[in-house]
Amino acid sequence: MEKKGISRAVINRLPRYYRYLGLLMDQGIDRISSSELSRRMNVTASQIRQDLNLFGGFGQQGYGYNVPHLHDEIGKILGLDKSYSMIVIGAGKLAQAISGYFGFEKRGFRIEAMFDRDPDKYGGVSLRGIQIHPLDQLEEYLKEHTIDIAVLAIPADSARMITPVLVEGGVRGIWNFAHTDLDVPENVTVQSVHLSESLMQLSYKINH
Amino acid sequence: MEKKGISRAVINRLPRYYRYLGLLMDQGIDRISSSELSRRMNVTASQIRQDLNLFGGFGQQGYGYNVPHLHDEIGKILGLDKSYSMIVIGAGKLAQAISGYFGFEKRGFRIEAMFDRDPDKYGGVSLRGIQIHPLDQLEEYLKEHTIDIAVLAIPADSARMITPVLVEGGVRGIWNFAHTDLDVPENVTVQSVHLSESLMQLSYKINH
DNA sequence: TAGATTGTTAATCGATTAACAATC
DNA sequence: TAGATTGTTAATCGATTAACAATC
Repeated sequence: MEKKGISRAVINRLPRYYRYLGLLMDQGIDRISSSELSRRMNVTASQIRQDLNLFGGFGQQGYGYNVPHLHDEIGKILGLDKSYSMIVIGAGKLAQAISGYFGFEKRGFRIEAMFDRDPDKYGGVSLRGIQIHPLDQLEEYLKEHTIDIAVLAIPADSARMITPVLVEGGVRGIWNFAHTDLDVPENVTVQSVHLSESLMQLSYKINH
Repeated sequence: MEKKGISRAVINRLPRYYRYLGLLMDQGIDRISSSELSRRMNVTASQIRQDLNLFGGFGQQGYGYNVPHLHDEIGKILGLDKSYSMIVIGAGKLAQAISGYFGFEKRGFRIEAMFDRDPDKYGGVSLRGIQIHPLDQLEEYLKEHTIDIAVLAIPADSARMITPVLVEGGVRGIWNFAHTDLDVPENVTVQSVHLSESLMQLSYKINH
């Protein structure tokens, strides 16, 4: 795909560029210079040009960047032109919040099933009509379905236990909401959202 | 409080140190060297010593660090020795997931009220017995209560609209789950959790 | 005391910003 | 063409790692 060796910092900024370009499109703006964008996003124009150039020249001297085109290109870089099959492990409030969020679906992130250990939950159907399966059928399920992304919305212990099953089952990425690090082989990607760490960072900043 | 000028990168690592030290305590380990901790956490021992020393010498030459003491000190640095009053704006699934999570309560983050625009929701009581108020009573509420942290679990537009009310109402920190940046004066801290950006980062990494 | 390990300074590495020539 | 703005190289800044003297 695109060039290797893109730094973590740049990757983390791409979705924000994508979001701002989407907003510009909504406003009907279809041309922008790095300096104007830098003003809006509160970053340096230099950084914007530097970042975008890692992926090739999307701009045009004397003109700037074409908004829809750049939006589209960044979308492709992020892999948003593709579709992803997902499962959610856990059927609690957080799991439901994630699977109920329509924005992901719109972008091609399709949740195909949920799993829970609790018999009160499985058998049932969550709000978007997604079936909830018993957790012990996960291994079986992964033999019959190709799943790109698994969302972990379960406690830390369970998350560590389930991870090898996911890896073995051919999952390519794990979106981890459990408060733990996970060990995976390098062909599998873990993206963690540690809510409690985020809250602690807020608490730190409030006090300093 | 502690020294100023601690870099963002260090602050972001503190909660992870805190978590690992907690795990060590659970295992009954009460002494650890930077090199042993570095092995477990997958960071360099040098970085650990460098980081910890920004806040003062918590270790002892030839011995290492006392686990419960270090855990406690990092807790204090993060402000976890204090208690925080919180409100949650929004009463949807995500808002409920956050307010229903017991771990925060345990650490002194007390949710005192929730607010929602939807008449079907307010008046009611969410799962932990937290009252849901009409959103238009927020301003009034903030005159009568001192709130440290507001959680924004509402759409981006609403989040931008509500922010000045929170700022005016004396909130010190905003934990923002809306997909937008927020403008606040510098005495107010915003900590954002952009779930869709996190998912895009995962999607990028899966493809490269 | 000898061994271990921190605290801290110095060296390296990487990321951000500045500057400007290329070019639309 | 003249003006604007990118693409890209060079300079700066900051963060990480290495090294080692201090000291428990």
